[in-house]
Amino acid sequence: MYSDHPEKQTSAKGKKWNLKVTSWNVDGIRAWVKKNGLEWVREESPDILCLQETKCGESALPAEVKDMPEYPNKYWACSDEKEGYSGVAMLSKKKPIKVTYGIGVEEHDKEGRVITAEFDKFFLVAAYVPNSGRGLVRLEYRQKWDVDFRAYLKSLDKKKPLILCGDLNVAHKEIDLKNPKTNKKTAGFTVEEREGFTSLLEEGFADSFRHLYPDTQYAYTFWTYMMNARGKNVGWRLDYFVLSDALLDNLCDSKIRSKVMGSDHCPITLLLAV
Amino acid sequence: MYSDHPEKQTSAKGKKWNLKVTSWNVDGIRAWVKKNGLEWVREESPDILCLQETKCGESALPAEVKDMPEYPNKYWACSDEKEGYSGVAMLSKKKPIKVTYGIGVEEHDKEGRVITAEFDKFFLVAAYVPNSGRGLVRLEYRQKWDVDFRAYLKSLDKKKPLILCGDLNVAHKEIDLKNPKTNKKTAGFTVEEREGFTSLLEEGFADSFRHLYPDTQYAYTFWTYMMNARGKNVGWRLDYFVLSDALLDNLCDSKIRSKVMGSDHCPITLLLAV
DNA sequence: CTTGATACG
DNA sequence: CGTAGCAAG
Repeated sequence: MYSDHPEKQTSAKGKKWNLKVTSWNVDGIRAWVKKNGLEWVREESPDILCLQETKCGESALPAEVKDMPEYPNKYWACSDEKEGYSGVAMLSKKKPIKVTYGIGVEEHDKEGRVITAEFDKFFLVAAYVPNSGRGLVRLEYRQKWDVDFRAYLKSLDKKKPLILCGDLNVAHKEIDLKNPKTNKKTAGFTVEEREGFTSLLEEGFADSFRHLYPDTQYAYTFWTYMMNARGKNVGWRLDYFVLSDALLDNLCDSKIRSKVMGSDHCPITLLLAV
Repeated sequence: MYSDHPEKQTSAKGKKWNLKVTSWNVDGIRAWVKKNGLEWVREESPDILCLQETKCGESALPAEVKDMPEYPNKYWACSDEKEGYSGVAMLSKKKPIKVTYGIGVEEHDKEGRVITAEFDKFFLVAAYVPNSGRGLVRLEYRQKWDVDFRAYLKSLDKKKPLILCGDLNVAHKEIDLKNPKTNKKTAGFTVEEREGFTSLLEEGFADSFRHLYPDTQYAYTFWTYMMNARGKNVGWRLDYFVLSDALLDNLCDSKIRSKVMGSDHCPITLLLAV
């Protein structure tokens, strides 16, 4: 099975980390709060917290998250149409220079999937990539998304290096899920989605976890609630920190907090020396 | 508050009871089974058990109820159209002479609301009367139901005396609910529904509980789950055993099992010497 | 299996 | 408030 490595405190060039970012698909922020997700967040105490699948309009947010004095800067995006669907959030200790929503393409920007925060040295893009659905009913749409999202990231990267984090809804290689053989036609592991991710990396980005741990098996961030998958570690690595190649020198560690409960995904944490 | 009387074992003429019937609106038989409703039923051990609001098609019934060797004779009715809506059941130790479903009026017989069992000395009609709804949206329909249901009961009564039991969705008099003043426009306590019940009794039937206990206050069978109504005994008497006048001589007791949990209604039990 | 929205009570 | 269905994952 997957057993976590100790946290690397320094980058390859020996600089100690001074930025911590956590990303977590919470699968319903209201249920997640009841399951004490915030307690773990307070212990982890990242500088920036990115949440996906909040499934909650801003008015219905639990008071506990709306407060959080540790994070005076909070940004919320939710689905325009379907109530209780999708939705992402970014909470930051430091105030970003600028925050934008969506990727600038009308048809992709109605479901509360992307928040981009500009900081001094980098952009942080927090995303919940569309699931291709049962029976791959939305795979075609997903391919359009992948093209447009890639273009968006490239355009940002021209200005300043970026960190992309979130639930990218793809397991890149066979090593990134327990049962690759039987999931080639399952959303999240089709050739189309996997090639989409490969194309992104070819544009000058790196999968931070895989960069540090090229051969680590059984490292997953998602387990279906069905069939006791988590108990058996039958999982998928769907959540990532993708970095502009220019930031690889600053990378200290990319952690998977696989034991942390509260959702069908576990949180992941990035340590960066910026 | 309401405190129960000891069980009367004999009729006015001194005959000991030899038939026990229990009626319970279970508000979802699957949830009710999980809350151990069957355990209480086993202790109470009625000869005949009538359940309302099973909210369950026959195929989805919990195995625990389908088994029950104590009740080899089981009858189920459910809504034709809306899955998980309404639905009644009758379980009997003794096999009835005949069992029929509905009241013989097309427009009323699609929602699984009535099962009639003919026994040697009486008919047993188990009913879940239509709720008039929030904003009384279905009061007009309810009035039609009341007329047709009354006609049905009268027609049966011509052949053989009857026992009507179930959730009749009306609190007859002010004494039958905690807050009569504020509920005159609420489903279950409108003049129309109350007069419907009065008309039924005028056709030669008796409210067994009220017949025995004409002045007992705070005796309720339903409490909304909201606002801790049950804790404060803010309730309604909506569940009844209504008897043909001819059966009053056989009546031993009509009990409200107000402490029994498992639904927003409590069970009621009839003791008859037949 | 689990979340959340909706219908109904 | 609580039970069902449903859509989505």
